[in-house]
Amino acid sequence: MVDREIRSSRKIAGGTGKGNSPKGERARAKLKAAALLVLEEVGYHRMRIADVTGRAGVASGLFYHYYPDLKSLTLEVLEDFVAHSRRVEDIEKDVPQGDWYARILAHNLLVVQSYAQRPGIMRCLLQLADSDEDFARMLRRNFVHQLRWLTRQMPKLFPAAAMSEHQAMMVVYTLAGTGETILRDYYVNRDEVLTDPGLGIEQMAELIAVMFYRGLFLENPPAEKLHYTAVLQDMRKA
Amino acid sequence: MVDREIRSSRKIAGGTGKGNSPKGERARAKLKAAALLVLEEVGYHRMRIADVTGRAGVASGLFYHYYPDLKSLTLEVLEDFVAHSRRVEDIEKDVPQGDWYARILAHNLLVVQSYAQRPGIMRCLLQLADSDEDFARMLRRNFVHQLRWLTRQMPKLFPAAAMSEHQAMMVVYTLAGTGETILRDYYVNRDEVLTDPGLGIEQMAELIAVMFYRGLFLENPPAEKLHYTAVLQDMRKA
DNA sequence: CTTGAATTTGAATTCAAATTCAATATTATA
DNA sequence: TATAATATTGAATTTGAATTCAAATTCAAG
Repeated sequence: MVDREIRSSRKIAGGTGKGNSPKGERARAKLKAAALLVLEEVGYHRMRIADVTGRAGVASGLFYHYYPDLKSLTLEVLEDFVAHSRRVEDIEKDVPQGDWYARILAHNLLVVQSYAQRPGIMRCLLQLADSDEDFARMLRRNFVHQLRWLTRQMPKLFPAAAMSEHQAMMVVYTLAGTGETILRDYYVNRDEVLTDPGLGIEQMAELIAVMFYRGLFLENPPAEKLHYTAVLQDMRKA
Repeated sequence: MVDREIRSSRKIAGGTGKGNSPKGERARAKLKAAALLVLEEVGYHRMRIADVTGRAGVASGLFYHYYPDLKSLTLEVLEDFVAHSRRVEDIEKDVPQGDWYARILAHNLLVVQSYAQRPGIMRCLLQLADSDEDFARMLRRNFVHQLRWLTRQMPKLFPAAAMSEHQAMMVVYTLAGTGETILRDYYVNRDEVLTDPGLGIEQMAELIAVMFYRGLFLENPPAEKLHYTAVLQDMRKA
């Protein structure tokens, strides 16, 4: 059924209905693995129950033994994906304290990797956010959470600016959106205008990180750290 | 029918099938007006033929006299909307030659207005781009086209940087994406975190324009032009 | 081994919309 | 005004999946 309801039809968190036996767990896992493939290939809107059960090699009716509907399964799969790909803490450990550029770059590298490796799934994130209010909120909370470190630092970082907490968040939010558009059009939509001379993952992450850094600090990151964007050193008003 | 095909099922450009009589024109207009309302309210995926004909006050069968399917009608409505809202030329006339900030601000004001006035339709733009390859390409071409003026200026603007044409485009594309995310989350998804102390249209446009300008020129726009973002004058590395 | 509960199957059913089309109304043209 | 063409109606049909469920299978416990 094409979902017309606004709210999610998800049950308890974890989506687990019946079948907690080892066999059940295996079946559930098979369905989720199949769903991930289908989502990557055809996207959420064109995914059918038969696609998933077919891929999983089980009968279509089995689907309902484990999930009430496609949205529920998709939600589980995507939540797993998000949880798996956005382990901010891990990344921040490697970054020298106070090295803002390294930190920004590390974050962006993570995001770019997700887009490069699973463009279809990244697309599904948007698709599902568009049809499930709760999931959308979760994603935004996640986004805001990753921004909190920076938002928190703003008063200390720019004491002279004395901006309100809300304004700091607006600024950071604006900056953080940088790159989302180009990532989508590059990796998901594969626009020829962008992809013709292709960029490596590091190059893309660097580009976005540098533009972010410039907007934030009104200066370029240290020259020795730049490669693809080295020429941007000279991109400033004459 | 939920569309499963990748390509658009659109006929000739303009989508005109039969009914070019004055009456036909009127009926077509009624359907388009109704579709605009439905799209704004429920979005593309949950729109039904009965919703449109119901709103238009005609029998459901009449729909097929003028359009082969919902996608075709939606495409027309959204193309009209895009053509109507993005008249770049008009805006640029008012802008003093060489006043980069004014130009950027004017562009952003246009975009912000679209989001503020028709958030549902802006959402549909994404929805349709996601399900129709051709429409997506059209939107991106449009986007790139609006960026051409700037991309073209890059070599003259920053001769020392001597960046390749493609790199200039990547930089501009990245910058131009700034704001899309916050606009969507503010106007379309109405995230409380963002909207709690609300911003006026001019304030939002100013915020995005200033961040864009900073990333581009590594400096702030002239202080006397800033209002909401006046404090950003002091947002730079100490 | 036996037994019963849980799992799995896939054909049959249901369902929400899309789509058709014969009948009717309206408009344009001679 | 008569006649043909076009527009409009909405009930009936078709469509494409979702959903159900009785029967078959597997598995774990006794």
